[in-house]
Parts: sequence; structure tokens; C-alpha cells
Amino acid sequence: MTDPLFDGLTQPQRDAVAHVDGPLLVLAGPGSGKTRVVTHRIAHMLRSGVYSSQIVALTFTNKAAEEMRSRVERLAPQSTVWVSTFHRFCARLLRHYSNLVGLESNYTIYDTSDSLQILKRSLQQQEVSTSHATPEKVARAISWAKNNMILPERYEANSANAISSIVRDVYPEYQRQLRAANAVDFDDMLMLVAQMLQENDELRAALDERFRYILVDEYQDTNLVQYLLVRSLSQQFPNLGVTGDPDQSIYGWRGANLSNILDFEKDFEHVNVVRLEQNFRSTPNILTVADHLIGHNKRRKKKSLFTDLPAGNPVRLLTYATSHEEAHAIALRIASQVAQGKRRPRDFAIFYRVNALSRSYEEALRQQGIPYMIVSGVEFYHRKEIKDVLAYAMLLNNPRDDVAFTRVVNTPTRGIGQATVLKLQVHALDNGISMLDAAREAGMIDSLNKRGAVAVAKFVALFDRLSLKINEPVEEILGAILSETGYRAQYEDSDDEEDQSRLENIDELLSSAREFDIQHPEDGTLEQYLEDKALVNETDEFDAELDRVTMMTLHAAKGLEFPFVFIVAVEQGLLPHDRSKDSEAQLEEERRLLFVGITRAQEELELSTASKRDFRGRRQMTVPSTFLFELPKEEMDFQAHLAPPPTASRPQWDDVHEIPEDDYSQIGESGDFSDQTPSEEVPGFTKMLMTAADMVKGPQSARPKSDPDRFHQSMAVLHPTYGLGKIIAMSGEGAKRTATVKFLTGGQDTKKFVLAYSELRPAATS
DNA sequence: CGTGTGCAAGTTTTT
DNA sequence: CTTGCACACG
Repeated sequence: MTDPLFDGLTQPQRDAVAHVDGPLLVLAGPGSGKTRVVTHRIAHMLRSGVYSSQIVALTFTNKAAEEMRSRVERLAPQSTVWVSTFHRFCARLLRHYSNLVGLESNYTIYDTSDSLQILKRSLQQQEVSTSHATPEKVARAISWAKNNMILPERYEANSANAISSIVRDVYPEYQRQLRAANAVDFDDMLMLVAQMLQENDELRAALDERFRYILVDEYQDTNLVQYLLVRSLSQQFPNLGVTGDPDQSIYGWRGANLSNILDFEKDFEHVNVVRLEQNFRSTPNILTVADHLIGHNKRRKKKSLFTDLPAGNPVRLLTYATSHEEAHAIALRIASQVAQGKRRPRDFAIFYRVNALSRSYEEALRQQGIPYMIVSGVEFYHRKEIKDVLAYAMLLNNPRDDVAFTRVVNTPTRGIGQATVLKLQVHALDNGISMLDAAREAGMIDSLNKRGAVAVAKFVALFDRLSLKINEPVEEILGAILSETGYRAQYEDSDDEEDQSRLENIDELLSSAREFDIQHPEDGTLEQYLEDKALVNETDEFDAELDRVTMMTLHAAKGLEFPFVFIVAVEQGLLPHDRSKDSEAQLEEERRLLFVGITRAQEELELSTASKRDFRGRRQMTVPSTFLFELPKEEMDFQAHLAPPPTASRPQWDDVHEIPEDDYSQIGESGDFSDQTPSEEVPGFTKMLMTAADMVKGPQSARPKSDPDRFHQSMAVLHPTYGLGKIIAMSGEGAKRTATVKFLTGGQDTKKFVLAYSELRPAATS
């Protein structure tokens, strides 16, 4: 008989898919078809009579959630299984039960930089000496505490740790200020829900019953709070199915606790343990190398990886004289393969330990005219202009949000300086009110001079005017913000290149808002939009469809696969990283990081080092990573490229041999790319940080200037009756697309037009 | 109050 | 080499 849920699966895979009730631990090696197993299992559970409303699948990333959701949908089209990230799951519970933890349901989610502002303020307030502790370090310590479910009042200082006494003093104040602003940080979302479940057993039991079947992906990356969360929801109904791989745990530094997965069998009774050890991704050559490396870790569950795939080329280890040559050779190698039609740019990936290394590879690729993309980098929603605009929206949604207030009150500059802001802050604190409310009383604050009070009053008036829009579509709200505050104007008047790119980013933000409005015709509230933005990261939008070489950190590479992988700068200090040398545990994590990188490769893998590396503006001698000595050299291809390392004292490999240049010599004559001049006109040549909008649209249309309709935000328009005006906001889609226009003659009044029917037309401006 | 310059520091970063 | 932030000036 054939059964689409089980056909073509291996026996262990079937065992996992067939599991319905009780705890399940799937130890899934890299490339072992884990997602397939999980999705098939969900489909099988549904088929066995489990209601989809009783299932919730939790992931770490939006990307993983998206992937799982779409695959479940394909297998079980009618189902409404809730697939969500941990944070989104908690966000939703928090909205519902906000009053239980001292929040209002319109609470704000602060990202790391927002929370850092609060923390800095708290540090000042408590007058803590921060001589040896940067706010970032304190923030990490607080985050650690929250991840370990240590509430502010329960935190105890450790005398051996200087930071911990600072934390003890400032953590409660930090938390108090967050609550005062009706805001949470990322860690709060999880911690507050866990706390809620802990303190309210009735609620816990109800939710346990509601979510009878819980699935957790990447269980090796869970921290204590996440552990408590899923555990407390698996008491009466211990149908907890987790998948993960201890060898791919690379987020220990963020509080991930390897014990969660290693001790799963102790935590639950009658655990069904399934090992997925067969790899469907990589050649045996690559797999052997990965296996040897990870075998040096002590804290793990032994797995024996194997594959039926045919043998491929040996894994190569190349030593270059300089980092420059390394980059150049990699670029040539890619160019050659592409030129010969063997591979396409998208088949290649370059992984490095730190983002700062990306530059030289980038330059080399550009030189060869190879299209590439850097995943990560400066995140779209963290860019100043985006944060500024969203801060206005956040303040509209939650007027108690002091961080947003502080950010926008003088952006663009309107004569409200630091001193004035500080006075508002003090007044707010003294009276237990928000800064916005303090601003409303500006006239009554004695310390404020007249000029400051007037400026603040004008800002409040501006804010109140914007508030009237709060129930409009999001695009319109943002549009109004951009024009009413003069935010767009400040960049429009500039011919600075950077300002122009800011404008482009703002336009992308508008189109994302427009997309949101279209997708949420009913529930498209500003609150929902802001939650979306807070919980989305643009690397989630990584798009393998684009035909470009991918460059990313090893961390970002998890979960992906590429036919041809380069792992560069495998050198002491970088991999393992300098800061990871304190403990064995950290060293093992670094090793896992390399393991993750290696196991991304499907067919070809090249590890490389350079004897001299240009980094941070200086050239330094390097030492090859100790990890390289843990690889099975008899199965690999060791090649010292060009000059041998100049120092005799450094570690040597027995069988290093020089290779001739001819491997690369034919490149450049006939290459598709070599005769093209890198230029702006050819898409993909320029440095490219992917943004969400780019990813969706593809590189050619990254600039929204080819908007199908002739109208856009802030455009000058002419109307036969009202005369000359300016579009201050737009919303709607297709035939219903409308523009809000402010006319020269109309004062503050605006008029709305449905573009398809109106007599509005673009005014020629020069 | 706003802006410019000098200086120190610089993993990784699912949300 | 970058980038963020502190401080000094106009």
C-alpha cells in the first residue's frame, strides 16, 4: 500500500512520524530530513483524529515557522495548526492576559537598542558607577537573568562578579521603567508568560489542555525560560515532541542550555527517542570531515552520521599567503565554475566567523563581476530613519512609551534640546507620569524656559494631530507622520547620497506598510503592525531564489544548504574566537559552529586560512585554527597555496604540497563575468545588503520609482478646483487607492481622493 | 541648542 | 578600517 505520509521514508523517520501521544525526542543530524519528519508527523496526527486547534508548533525564527507552516498546509490543506515563533506565541498570550502581569494590552515591544536606552536611564538614575561595566555588559547580564527566570527581586549578587552587584542595583529599576512605559523587552515576553503560568495554575492547566500537543524545533537552542514554558504546558498532556541536534547548538552565549536536550529523557517518562542519522545532503567526504571534527566534543550525544550519496571530491584545505590572495582565489574559482557553466552564483556560499571579515571577499567578488548578497549586516528595521518613523508610530500606539518619546521629540530638530528633555524626564519621574504627559504640562514646569515650553507645546499639538489618524490604514498613518513632522522634508532637501538612500528606505517602509494593509483588511491595526515589525528580522527574508553568491556568518548559515561552500579565515582568534577561549564549553561551541558550517555543504567544501590577514586596518600573522588538526587529513586535499608560512614554529602538516597555478589560469579569458566592468547598471554588482523589500521584489525593482501608478508620497499635485497641493499620505490598493492631499490654500485641512476617479494629476515640479 | 571633530573600541545576535 | 559616543565650539 502506498501512504504519502510514510512513503520514501527511512524506518527511523517513520517511527517519528507515527508517534502521536507522549513525549518524543528526535535527535536529528544535519540534513536528515527533520522538517519533513515534523510536518509529516503533524499531518499524521491530524489524520489520527487530533484537532488542529490542539497543536502548536514552536520555532525560533520566523523563517522556520514560515517554512513549516507552508509545508503543513501542503500536506493538510484544511488544517489551522498554529505554527509560531516562541516570541510571537508569547506575544499573543501576553496581549490576552496582559493584566495578570501588570501590562496593558497595547504594550510596546522594545528591541535591544530600545531597551538599552531604558537601561542607560536606569543606570543614571541609580547612579551606579559603570567604570568597568558597559551598559551592554549589564544588559547581557540582565538578559541572562531573565532567560534563567530570575526575577528582579530574586536576583542575588555574586561577589566574584563585579557586574552582578551593578545588576542587582539596576535590574529592578530597569524593570520598573519598562513597566512604567508599558513596554517589554524580548526576554520579558517569555519570562512574563512563564511567570504567569507558574503563579496561576488554573490558567496553566487550561492552556495545557488547550495546547495538548506541543512541538518544539531546534530544541538544543532552548533556554531555561523556554524549557519551563513548554514543560508547564505539558503536565496533564505530556505530548511534547522536540527535535534538535546537540551538535548544532551554537547559541549558548544567549542562554541556550544544552542540558535541555541532553536531559530530555530524564525530564519526561517513557520518552520515545528517535535518531535520524542518515544524511541526505552531503557527500561522504564532507560528512566524514564533519564527523571527525565533532567527535572531539565531549558534551554530546553520540551519533553516527552516514549517507548513501555517492563519493564526491575530497574536502580541500587551502593555505594562502595573504587574506587578499584568499579572497581573490575564491572569487576566481567561483568565476571559473560559473564561466564553464558548471555552477551558478547561487550555488556558492562564503561563511566567516565575524561580519567584519566580509569586506575583502566582497571586493574580490565585485572585481570579478560576480553577483553576491550579504545576509545580515545592518538590519533594515534598525536603521535610524526606520526607527525614527516607527518610533512616532509606537508613541501613537502607546503614549506611555518614553523611549519613543525621547527619540522623536526632537526629530527632526525642533528646538527641544537635551536639557529640555531631561527636565521633562525629571518632571515625569517626580509625578509618576509619562514623558508625553509631562510635556502636556510643559507650561507648568518651572525649570523650563519659555522658548522650550513653547517648542514642547507645539510638539504636543503635532502629536495630537497625528493621533486622529490612529485608526486609519497603517500606510496612511506613516505617510502622515512623514509629512506632518517634516521628517521626509529634512532629507528631501539634501543632496547627500546617504540621505537619498534614507529616503529609499523610507519608501520601502511605506510599501511594507501598504503590503500589511492589504494583507490585513480587517485586523490591520497599528498595534498589530508594530508587533510584526518588532518580531521580524530581515534575514528571515533570505531568498535562495536570487542568483547570487551568499555571504554570511556561520551563525546565520544554520538551517541552510549550498552545493559549494567556502569557510574562510579558519584561524586561531577567529575560529575559535579569542573571546571563547576561557572555557572548554565555549570551545566546544566554537567547534559546533564549524561543524554547522561544514554540514551546510552538499558537494564541495573548501576551508581556508591565510598566513597574513588584513583585518581592522592592520596586517597580522595568523595561526591556523586548532580545529584544522582535528580533521581526517588522509581523506582531505591539503594545499598550500603560493608562499608557505614564513614562521617555522607554527604547526605544519606533513603532507602539504604546492599546487600549480594552472587550476586558476584559464579563468579570465572566456569568463562570462570577466569582461564585464563592474558597474551600477548591471544588477547585483554593487554592494548589497538585503532588505525585506529587496528580497521580495528582487534586485531590479529595489527602488520603488517604477511605481505603476503615477502618484507617490509627498508628490506635488494639481487639482482643477483646489489648485496646487502635496500628497501627504496614501493608502488602499488598485482601484481603491486613495491619496490624502494638503492644498496650499486649505491650511491644516486635507482632502482625500480615490485616484482612479479623481481629477488629480501630478504637478510638474522642477 | 546644534553640530562638528577627535578618540576608543570593535563576536556571534533566531526575537 | 569602521562606528559610536563624548566633549568642545559656534
